[in-house]
Amino acid sequence: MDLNYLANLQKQWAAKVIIPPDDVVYAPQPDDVIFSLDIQYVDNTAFVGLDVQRYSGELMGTYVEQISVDVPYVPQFFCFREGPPLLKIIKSVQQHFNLKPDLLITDGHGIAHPRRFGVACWLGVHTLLPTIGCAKKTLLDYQGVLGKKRGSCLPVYLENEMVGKVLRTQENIKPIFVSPGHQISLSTAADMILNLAPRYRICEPLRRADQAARAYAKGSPQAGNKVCSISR
DNA sequence: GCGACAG
DNA sequence: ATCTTGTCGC
Repeated sequence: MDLNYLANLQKQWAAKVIIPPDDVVYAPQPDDVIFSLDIQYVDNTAFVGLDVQRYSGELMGTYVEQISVDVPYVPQFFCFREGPPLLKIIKSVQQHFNLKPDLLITDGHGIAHPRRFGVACWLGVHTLLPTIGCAKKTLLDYQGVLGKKRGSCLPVYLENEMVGKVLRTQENIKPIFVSPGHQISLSTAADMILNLAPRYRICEPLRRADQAARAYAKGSPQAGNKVCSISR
């Protein structure tokens, strides 16, 4: 892997990313269809899980696809490993179930990245959809002491620009790191993730995507490859 | 040896 | 991410 080349590619693609200051570009609606994604690995095989729900909370199903991955994991270059399989399953579900997502949520970062180009941005520029990145660890330093209550948050800055939020989704539980990937504001992204995480540290749709992929990887193919077809 | 940085 | 036992709490 030519990391210099890939770093330049990230900077080039980061210029295409649009992060609005508020919800004029995208404002969540109850009927919005949300695709949430996570991957489990077994050697070079990715078990990609995709959960479908409306923002209102209506569950629509989960889907799992097995995809071979050859790109290694390198911190800061995560998008090149995980982006392609995620895009592939999104297109599969879109075609097979005639479903159009209004928003994507993925593991990993959006613009809270040294070159403002995490995997959520990669997905955003490839789909042109509003995208949120949700990570369990940060790549960037941040200042301050986070409050203990659910909903407490601190800004994460990169070169004097607010690019992400440290967000406590449950009281006294280790926070997560939310950043927009494309076409959504930081505050809207954080609000949505908090709303989608009423019970656990990780938001419900990402947990279901994780569980579905995990079950499939362990040998329960029937446990996850189903999405209800819907009418809009 | 030290520090460690998405998954 | 994954490798792994017991243990604590709801």
